[in-house]
Amino acid sequence: MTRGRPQEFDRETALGKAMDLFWSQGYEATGIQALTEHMGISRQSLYNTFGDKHGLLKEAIGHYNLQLCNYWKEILLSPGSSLKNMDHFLEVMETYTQTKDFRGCLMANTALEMGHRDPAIQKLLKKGGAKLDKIIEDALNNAVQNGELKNSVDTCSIARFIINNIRGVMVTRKGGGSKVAIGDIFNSLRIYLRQFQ
Amino acid sequence: MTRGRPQEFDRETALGKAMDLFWSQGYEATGIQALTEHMGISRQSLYNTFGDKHGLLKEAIGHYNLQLCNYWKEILLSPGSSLKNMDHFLEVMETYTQTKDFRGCLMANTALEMGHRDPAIQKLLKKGGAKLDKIIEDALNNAVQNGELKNSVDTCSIARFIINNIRGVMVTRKGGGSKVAIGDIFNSLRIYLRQFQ
DNA sequence: GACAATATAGAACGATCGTTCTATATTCAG
DNA sequence: CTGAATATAGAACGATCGTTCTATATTGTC
Repeated sequence: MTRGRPQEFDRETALGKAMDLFWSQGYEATGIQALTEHMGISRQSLYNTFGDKHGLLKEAIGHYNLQLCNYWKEILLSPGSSLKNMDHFLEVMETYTQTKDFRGCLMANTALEMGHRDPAIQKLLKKGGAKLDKIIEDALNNAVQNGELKNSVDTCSIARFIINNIRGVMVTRKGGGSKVAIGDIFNSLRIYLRQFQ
Repeated sequence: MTRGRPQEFDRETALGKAMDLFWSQGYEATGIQALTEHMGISRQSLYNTFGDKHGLLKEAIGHYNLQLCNYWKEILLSPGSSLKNMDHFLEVMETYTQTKDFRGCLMANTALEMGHRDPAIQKLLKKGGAKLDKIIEDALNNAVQNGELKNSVDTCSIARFIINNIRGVMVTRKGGGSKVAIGDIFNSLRIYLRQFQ
């Protein structure tokens, strides 16, 4: 069995670059030429490896979701106080919205750009979103077990509420929301959570 | 002073049609040909009247914001109990997220598509967002004056929190969020507000 | 070294992009 | 009726779109 010429690029690296571009510019605004240039591969290699632009987006979203899950788990499911982890998490999210070249969340961006008219993409986003939900819920469940939260709370519902606010600030920030406005939102969320301690 | 041939179309009507298309499809995914066909005017008329595609988007956003402000005012600033108005408002928003051909919010869509790299658009969104903020805040202030809310509350902050959640559900829904998940979010928001009664 | 298999580079595909140009139609003032 | 002014219809612009084709380069096996 012959092997043929080996790939000159690393698949994961190239995928990460594609993710970057979709994340920064959106799907429609990102052309194949820009992709190949930024990924450092040829058109043909792109099509051989990822099928087409739409397939590349799907893989990019998967790549993004995996990265994000690992990042969130690292913060929220670290040992010790689960409430402190949650505080830290909200702090990290708030800080992120104030980064210089803020580009939001690839999944949120894609959801608004095409989630309502691309079932395949929506399904992917739904699956990825459920994973993120679960991480928050797990952290809240840990807090209940540690006695840091009342054990009467609906951790699933609270998790959804928290993520909804994370999604919200992505929009609020890109719509010109000030640092103070974003701060108000996170503080309101903190006040909400304090109810259940 | 001569007048020349009169316009065959109504400017506001045509603008409303353009708004529709940007709202449903996004800016990049909407071509001039689709716009002229849907607006029922010629290419030249479009360019004569609105400058270019970007100018048309700006006017469409303005048109959208005005419509939305009037709609929100009608619900939130109607006579009687301000808290009941707010309940009704949240009910309307929740119902909207469950419409068949849900397309979210034009301002939120545009914010995520280009808010971070188009200062003119971001400025427009910021201005429009502030108007929406104010309507919610006015409703909350009315509730304070009516004695329906504690007069210690930060109505500005709460208003921002409410709108942030409205923005959030636009993302959550387009990302495949279920009816139950959206319901959880609105219920959490209602629980949050109950704190201040 | 010949051959099959795979990767890459670059030209080329038709289609569509946003925008402008030309020609024609319709109006009002004189 | 003439002429200036504005609107409209449709052709046309170069550029780019996503995708595919052709030709060449590089590999392992025989």
